[in-house]
Amino acid sequence: MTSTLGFAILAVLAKGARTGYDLTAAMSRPLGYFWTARHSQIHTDLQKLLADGLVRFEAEHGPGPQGKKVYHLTPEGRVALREWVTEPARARPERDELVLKTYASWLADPAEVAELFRDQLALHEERIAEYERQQAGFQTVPATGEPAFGSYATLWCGLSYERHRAAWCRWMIEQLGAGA
Amino acid sequence: MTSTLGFAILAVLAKGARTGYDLTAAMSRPLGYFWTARHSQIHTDLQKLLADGLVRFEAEHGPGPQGKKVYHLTPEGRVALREWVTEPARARPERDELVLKTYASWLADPAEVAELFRDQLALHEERIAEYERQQAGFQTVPATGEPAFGSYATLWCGLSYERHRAAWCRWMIEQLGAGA
DNA sequence: CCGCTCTATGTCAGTTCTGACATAGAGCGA
DNA sequence: TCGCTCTATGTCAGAACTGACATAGAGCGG
Repeated sequence: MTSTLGFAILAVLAKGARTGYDLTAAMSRPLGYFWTARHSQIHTDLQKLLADGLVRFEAEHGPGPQGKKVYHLTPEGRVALREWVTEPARARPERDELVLKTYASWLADPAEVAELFRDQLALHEERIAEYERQQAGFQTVPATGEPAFGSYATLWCGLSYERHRAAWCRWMIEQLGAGA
Repeated sequence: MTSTLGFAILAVLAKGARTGYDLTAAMSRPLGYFWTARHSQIHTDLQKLLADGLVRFEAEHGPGPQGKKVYHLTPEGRVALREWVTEPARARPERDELVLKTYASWLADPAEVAELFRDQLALHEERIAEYERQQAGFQTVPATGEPAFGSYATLWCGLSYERHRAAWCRWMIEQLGAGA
């Protein structure tokens, strides 16, 4: 009964032991172009994974009232994760606020909507530059069995997504300008 | 304090009066490549919108124990929707199960992962064909002030998204085949 | 040594959403 | 007329998630 966030946590831990804090950082971006979560949710789910025996932790001395807990996968956790990977996934994200706004954009002033899309375009262009820098950091495409393959493949997807999105923003700005 | 789903409902109602059932159909796909919801959630939110005076309904005779309720926007609802449209949106969907699976795919058998992506690719190709048919139904690009502009613009985005996604699937299949 | 930021843990109320359950008329075909 | 599907409404328990609150050591600069 592990939630999807639970598997996200397992997926990050599969690359190495981490604290809840590290997991939060990994999943709030910049590396997390796939799933995000706040630390409150991560802590909740870590407790569940712990109860299910999919992760364990070593207590270390550290800051805060409770010290530091370095979590790692158990063999059971690794098996559960591997089995989940090849189960069919929900095809596409079901919620996209900008697309929803676009759907209702005929109601608003085109100039204001264009402004919204110019802001979005700038964000996408920033991300494209950042992802291209990250991609350049890989000398070659990692082999499919290496942990780096997962990072490279999601980066490829993220970059492709940002380019598609940027192209859409440009098209929208053009349409909104032409109609004015 | 209207939720995003509330605005999704307003956006659909802005094109014409509908029952909760119709709204559910519109938002479960095929037209809803932007936001989805189950009818239970839609009914909950309709009650909220009603309490806030953003929608009203006319009771009609119809099936079921409560008859039929045809909802329509109030002027206040229209204003609320128009104001919301140009407020900045969350840039990108934060959750994508397939990308998460990809991130962990180095753990699994490449042949099985390739299978997963072949299934996904088939879905995307189906949708591309469907969206292209829908796009062909528009003789010209609607003007920005017409309700159809919203539909056309989201369709453009959906089509572009499906193409990006299909390209990614093909790249993944190629990688997974080469590594075997 | 004071204050700041970063690391690090955790709780909790309230919101959003899902999946299952429940009810029942309308229209159609066998 | 029986049963099926479609239309149409609603409730509710529980899962998932957010945002705010709470605590406190570690390391740094002034």
